[in-house]
Amino acid sequence: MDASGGRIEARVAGPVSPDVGADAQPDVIATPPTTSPVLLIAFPLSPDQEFGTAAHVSSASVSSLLFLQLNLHFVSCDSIQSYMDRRGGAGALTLDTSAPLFLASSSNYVGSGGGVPKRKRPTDSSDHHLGTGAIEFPISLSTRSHAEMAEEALGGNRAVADEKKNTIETSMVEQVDDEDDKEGRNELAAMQAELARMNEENQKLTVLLSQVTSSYSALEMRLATLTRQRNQRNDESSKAHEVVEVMGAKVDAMNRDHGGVIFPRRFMELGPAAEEDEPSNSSTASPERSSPPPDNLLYKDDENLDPSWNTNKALELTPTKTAEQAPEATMRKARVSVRARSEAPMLADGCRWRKYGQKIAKGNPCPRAYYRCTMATGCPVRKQVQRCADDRSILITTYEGNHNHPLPPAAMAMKSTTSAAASMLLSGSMTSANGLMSSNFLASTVLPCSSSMATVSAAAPFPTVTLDLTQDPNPLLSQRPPAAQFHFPFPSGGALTQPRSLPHVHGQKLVNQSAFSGFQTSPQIAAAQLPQQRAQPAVPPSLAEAVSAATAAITSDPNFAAALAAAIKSVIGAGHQPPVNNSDNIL
DNA sequence: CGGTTTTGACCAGCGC
DNA sequence: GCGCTGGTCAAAACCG
Repeated sequence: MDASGGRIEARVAGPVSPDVGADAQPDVIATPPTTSPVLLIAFPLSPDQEFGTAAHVSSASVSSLLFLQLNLHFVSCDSIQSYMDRRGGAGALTLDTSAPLFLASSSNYVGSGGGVPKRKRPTDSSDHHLGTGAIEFPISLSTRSHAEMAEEALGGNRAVADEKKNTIETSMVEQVDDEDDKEGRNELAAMQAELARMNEENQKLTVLLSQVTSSYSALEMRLATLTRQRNQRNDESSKAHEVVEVMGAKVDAMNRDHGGVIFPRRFMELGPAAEEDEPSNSSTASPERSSPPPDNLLYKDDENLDPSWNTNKALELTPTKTAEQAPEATMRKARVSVRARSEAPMLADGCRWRKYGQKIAKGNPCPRAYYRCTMATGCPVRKQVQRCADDRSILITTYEGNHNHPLPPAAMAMKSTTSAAASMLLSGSMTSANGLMSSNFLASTVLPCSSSMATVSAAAPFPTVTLDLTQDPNPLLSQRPPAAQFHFPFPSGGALTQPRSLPHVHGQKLVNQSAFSGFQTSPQIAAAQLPQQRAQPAVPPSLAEAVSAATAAITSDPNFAAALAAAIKSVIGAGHQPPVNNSDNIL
């Protein structure tokens, strides 16, 4: 075995399921089935690397799932080898993937696989099982479960053990008559030791079988989930295409405004914010307090809600104390605040909320209400609702966290919007001038109908993006220079103005709620607003469609950042192809 | 009766 | 260390 390599090589002969072939990665080469199913695995790991029983690996690709079962060999190479000695034959299907996904990086191992202790990888001297340093194992990708295969291997081993046991017993009978034969005794002891070893090995295989069974079941469920997600994604691919076009138009416009300077690469390298919410966020009673997930999407009332917010926090972010220098946990938290005109006590955003607190915030006589999502137990999403101190008709709703449960369509629109805004903020939450432009661009991308309705702020402790639905989305406004459309109080960006001086145009009618289909006020309020909306110029269909498409795309892809990165990448083209490293293995 | 709201208490972070 | 503030908790009250 070449211990210096960095790849896993597996060769499999036998029936290959069409499903596997459909989902296989490009690095999987399948050939027609030939002999009995055999999987040949080579482990080019460095000698000091540890074997694990990677029952759980972060990657979720289908081919990866198949590979997960390769941990079978970790426990008992001897048994497999003895089995293979009797079975013979090797592979036709070649699976060749990069090692880091499975073995080279121990960080991929979430667990140790059900209690089986890790052990040091056998040295080259111990790799005598196969001349090539590889390990063979019977496998079938379609007709049999891994549990069945392990059962078969175990059964074969048992047969060998029984055979040897019979041999030992026969020898014992023969040797009883010659008690003085010391040589016979030695042989008997050796055979007994062999028998004990076989029994021990069988016990290991028994344990292995149970683990494989459970692992197989878990992976089966995972595969079903992935297949479902993939189908769902395909259904939305056409809509996502529209988003790409919208983004392309935005990029072109921005490039013109900025003298042809393309958007910075940093924007494409979506950071932790790119990781979308997962039910595995394992929401506890208050998860966001102890260790907020990287994608934690927070929100914060804007300056009108809490004057201390900007005066105390934003202004004190000096260029010497940049957001980069701030604690990482701080930058991981983003807050999305939505300003909408509503007389209702709370916007009907499609989710069920439970009020858990109310406070009178400083500088605002209107109480601030705290709500927690109750659509699922342990959902970490919370929101605050407070009326604007300057204009009581404006209801400021801010969202925090990511839902750990499916959302109704009405809630999905809002969730998509806030997620997009948070992704915009987090992916652009940097201190360089490029970073400011990134946020600017992202804001206009996420909300192409009215770039002036998005305000990005990195004010500590949480960066904030405010979506102002109270402004006139007149497309003419978007003809202003982008620098005048957005306010970026990033400390070192050189563009620090009065923090969070959102160009509110209070008293205007809410006409751009179409940007948030499903984000409605209460029915009575919506009815009350309807005549006003009719009196206003309608949102140009193209813009509304663009927003709708963006929302749909975001909704279809739980990892908005990845989708956004892919879209931007396709827009910018080959001449500007930043690496999108994080988007491939995230599901 | 279960879920929600109310409301005072409590806690942590931050600035002085 | 102290006070202020935002945010959360939890018991009691309320509601359908």
